[in-house]
Amino acid sequence: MAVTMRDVASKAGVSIKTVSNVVNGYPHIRPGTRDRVQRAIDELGYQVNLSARSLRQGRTGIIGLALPELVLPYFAELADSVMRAAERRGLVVLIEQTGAVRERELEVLRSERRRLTDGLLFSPLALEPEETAVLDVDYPMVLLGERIFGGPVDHVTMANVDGARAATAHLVARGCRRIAVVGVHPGERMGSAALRLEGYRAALEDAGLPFDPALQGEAGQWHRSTGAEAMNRLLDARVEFDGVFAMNDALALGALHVLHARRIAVPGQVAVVGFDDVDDARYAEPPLSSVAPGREQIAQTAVDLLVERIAGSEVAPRRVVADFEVVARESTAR
Amino acid sequence: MAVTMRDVASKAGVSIKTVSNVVNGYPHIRPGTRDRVQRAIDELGYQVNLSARSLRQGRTGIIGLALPELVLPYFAELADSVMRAAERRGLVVLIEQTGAVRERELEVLRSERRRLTDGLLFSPLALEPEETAVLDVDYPMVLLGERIFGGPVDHVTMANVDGARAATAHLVARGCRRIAVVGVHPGERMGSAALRLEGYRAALEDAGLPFDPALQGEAGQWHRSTGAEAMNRLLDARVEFDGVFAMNDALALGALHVLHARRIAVPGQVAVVGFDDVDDARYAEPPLSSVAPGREQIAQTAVDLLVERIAGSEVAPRRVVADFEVVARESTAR
DNA sequence: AGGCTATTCTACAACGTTGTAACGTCCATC
DNA sequence: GATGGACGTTACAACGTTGTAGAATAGCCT
Repeated sequence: MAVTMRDVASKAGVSIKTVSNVVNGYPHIRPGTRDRVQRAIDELGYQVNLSARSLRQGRTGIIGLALPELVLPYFAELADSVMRAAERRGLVVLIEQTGAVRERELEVLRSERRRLTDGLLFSPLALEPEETAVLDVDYPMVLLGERIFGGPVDHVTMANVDGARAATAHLVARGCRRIAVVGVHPGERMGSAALRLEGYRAALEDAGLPFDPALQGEAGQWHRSTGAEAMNRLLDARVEFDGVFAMNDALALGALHVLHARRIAVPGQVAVVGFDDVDDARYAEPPLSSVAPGREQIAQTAVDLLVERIAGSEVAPRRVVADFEVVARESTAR
Repeated sequence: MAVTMRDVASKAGVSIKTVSNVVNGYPHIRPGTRDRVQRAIDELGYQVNLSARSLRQGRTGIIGLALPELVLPYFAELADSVMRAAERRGLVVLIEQTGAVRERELEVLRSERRRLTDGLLFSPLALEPEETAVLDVDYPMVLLGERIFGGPVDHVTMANVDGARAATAHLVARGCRRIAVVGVHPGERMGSAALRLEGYRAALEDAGLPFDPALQGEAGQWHRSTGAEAMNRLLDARVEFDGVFAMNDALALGALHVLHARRIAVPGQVAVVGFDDVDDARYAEPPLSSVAPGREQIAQTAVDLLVERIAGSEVAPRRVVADFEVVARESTAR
């Protein structure tokens, strides 16, 4: 059926191993031999059997990428960046969605599919910081986008605290004095929500502004709809505010939607800034200011660290925080 | 290093094949034996080596999904649906992006990665209808979302023509008489652009309205930015229109953006309808009417057809057209 | 020419799994 | 008590590749 090295070898009149050597670029082959083998390969349309190679080498050339949901624009963009970074290293990416559900995050870590991949890039949302034990796995792994103290694995994260601080400071600099925050997860300590809230509070403190619990808009899932709901709740509660820091762009877009529907001018009456700088932010009404978290850098670094681990590196767990940037657009114009 | 069936077998005091039989649910095993083996598996934390199984069985349990770009919301949603459908069949999905570039689409078809996957779901954008020859591949394949006549492969497509016709008719029913269309690809004959244009023209004809070339807005890539540019060109040309059929939602959102910026009321002065019904459409300003193309149905059907092909089915190529629905929202309200 | 090294190629044995065929063992039947 | 069949288990070979070790050849030096 399929063409194997055997067929190529007999056609070229050499041994199977010589074909293997040609395919793998082994240097010590006479040019004539190489040509003959190459011609046989071309004529027969031979392609290596990757299952056999994997079995022999103990590597598959596939890395896993576990993330909450592809339809969240930030993760779609992250997946895109990871796939490009992996391609540069000759790897392909197997994406798994966890839906930000705890059980599915645990399942991903233990799944038989891990035997199919050389390593895992994992972006957990639901796991608690106490659970670092489950991250002590026997395969190469790099965590993405969160901060879990003391975990036993490499970690590439965005500057959640400092980014949120800068975004809030951006609102302050623009004149806002009562700044609402959307996306709060009450009781959470280590997730993005907690960290971004920490940055928000730090910026208020920097500016000598009080922290008002009434300005906190809860939103469990960070979707447009929950952002819209949170904004509606804030407005219905008749809390006054002149700025909104949304913990991600989806929330911000949902909030913008509500502000627009309720005829509140942005940025005239309320300035809005988001986080993630997804492609959509640029095309929102009005264009949304946001924190660009260094997505490309995160993806490339994570893949690089994972490749090192796959190669057998045993150095202590590393933490990398990506560079961020506040991108000012019309939603926070004066 | 890793635990193999060998280890389990010796621990349980049985042959390797018996372990294999237990793992694969072979029925004729004495309960006592099965328990002993199962206990050994649990204690050693054994997991099958999928590379070895693949080599032996000639299947990997992986299917490929080649699409233009994950960051295009329609394709992110499609990928999501395909992954869920695949999971129900016990398969995992390897996503590849072509960027809608001809060379990369060809590369995907010929890539060595095809040896890693049992079959391919392929959503081509750049290939020309003349090129059906390249689709005559020696592995299972199902095409998604386009119509290429006479191709030698199974095909699951959305109702491009009828959906566009219904969307345009929706504008007509709402009172529009001069309907612009955004996303035209001049000279194209078989791609989505050509088909949706065909539907648009059919609806005009149904309504007895003239077809005016001045109302055609070109847009090569179907992004927000190109939709915005096309809308700007139409407005700058001072062509009058009271309705817009955008060939997808991204174009529609870009167009809405421009209409808003230029203070043209939607739906007051101009009604707008899109295509794809992505999640964003619901949250646009105003909420965007759109054609829901039956994404879940497309994904499930495509996976089912591919599974049949992988199982060896040799029936003639099949075409499936998914059910669609016009979802009316505020952008086409009266 | 003889000896040595470097180059080029090959035979063989794995990697971990599963299909095939065959071997016992047990029980029911005559 | 022999015969047959179902059941439970096993040995063996194969899937296609690559690492290892070594054989054959060529090229160089003295």
